[in-house]
Amino acid sequence: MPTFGLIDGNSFYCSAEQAFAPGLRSRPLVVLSNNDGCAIARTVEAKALGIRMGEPWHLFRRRPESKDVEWRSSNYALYGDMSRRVYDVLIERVPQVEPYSIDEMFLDLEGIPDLDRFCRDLRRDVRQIAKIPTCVGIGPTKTIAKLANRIAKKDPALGSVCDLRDPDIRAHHYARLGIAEVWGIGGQAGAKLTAAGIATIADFVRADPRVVRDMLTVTGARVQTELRGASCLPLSLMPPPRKGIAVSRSFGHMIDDPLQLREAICTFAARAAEKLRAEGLEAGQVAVFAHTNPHNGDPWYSAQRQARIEPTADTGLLIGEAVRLMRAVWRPGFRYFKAGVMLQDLEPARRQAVLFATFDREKSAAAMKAMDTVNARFGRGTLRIASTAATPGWGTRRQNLSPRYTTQAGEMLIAHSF
DNA sequence: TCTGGGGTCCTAGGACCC
DNA sequence: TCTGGGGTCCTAGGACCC
Repeated sequence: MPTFGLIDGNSFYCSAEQAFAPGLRSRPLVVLSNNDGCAIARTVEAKALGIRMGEPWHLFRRRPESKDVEWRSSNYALYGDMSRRVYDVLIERVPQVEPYSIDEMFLDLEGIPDLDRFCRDLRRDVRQIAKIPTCVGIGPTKTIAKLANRIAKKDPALGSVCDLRDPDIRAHHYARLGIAEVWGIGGQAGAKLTAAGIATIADFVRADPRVVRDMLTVTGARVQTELRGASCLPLSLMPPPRKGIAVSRSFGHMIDDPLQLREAICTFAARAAEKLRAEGLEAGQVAVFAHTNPHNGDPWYSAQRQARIEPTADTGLLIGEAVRLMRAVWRPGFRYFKAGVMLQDLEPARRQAVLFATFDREKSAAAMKAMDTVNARFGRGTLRIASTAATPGWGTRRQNLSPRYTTQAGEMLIAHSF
């Protein structure tokens, strides 16, 4: 019988910050989203102060208890590197590991004797070597392992490991847990099920599969099958090929000047092109969108335009197309709040010349390689296209950014703490 | 003053084509 | 009198996930 594990970092972004800053340990600490907008990770101490996930930080800061709370701007370079360290520890000890998100990895635990002991040792090693505290859930399907992980996190008596392989233990938890606890059942599906009298996981598992399919389509039906103990989501060791690359931002202030929007779009397109080349891909479609602020009472306007192009990873060509699309998106008289560039129809970059190519592929590839090499060596933005912004006026706020401890030599201050 | 970003999958209507 | 149906593309939006 297949046996899955799900290991995830506790308050992962916070733990990553704490790994290098002992002064932050055992403190209420939050990590904020881009633009220092809202809380996206909280330590248990911060949760105890009532800080919710997604809490708008500008509101919480006005409250007196905020004085005791430490906060950091998000530092994705650091978190990505910490994630890799966790993976390195796991892959040495577990036959197969599937990174699911930056802080979660599914494990193939089939056939391992004394699984409880094994998982506790695994946690200890990840903690010691990668400096990240974790919880582990175990089950015969991914969905059950995910649920077990959630139980492990909530019940301190379990010591951070929860095993739901035993059907009787499962039934006990299914009867007491609400349907909203399940991976894949969100707010809408949860409300629909509750309205139909399906409140607990036990109710859901008992329900007629045809009724579930009608209510929640195939995705909901799959969740039910998995909760019944039949695995239909295999471990995938190769990440599926990417469908798209998106770069978008909300602006530090509203934009009503087409030249500013143009500069933002150019900057997004350039960054998307960098990501594209870093993965050895070319894009056959470009899309641009912009919209007004849904929060401030401004009139709502949102538009997206897309176009096919001859597949390329050339920054200049992608910027050119993005600007053309931006002109179609732009309507005067609105104050734009957020915009973005998306690259789609991705395919592996081709080496050889293309018949009827509309641009010199070799020349383009050489120029891009030169630009990427310089930027890798001297920092992003050292070489850039003139239409992009070096320090944009519309830029993101990151007022409390930790040093890039692990990835930037000049900022590697306390590597000895490892 | 101030509310993230990056993904996947699904649905649906209209335009257009044969 | 009876007035198709299947396909793709585009655009928009919903739902869910981390």
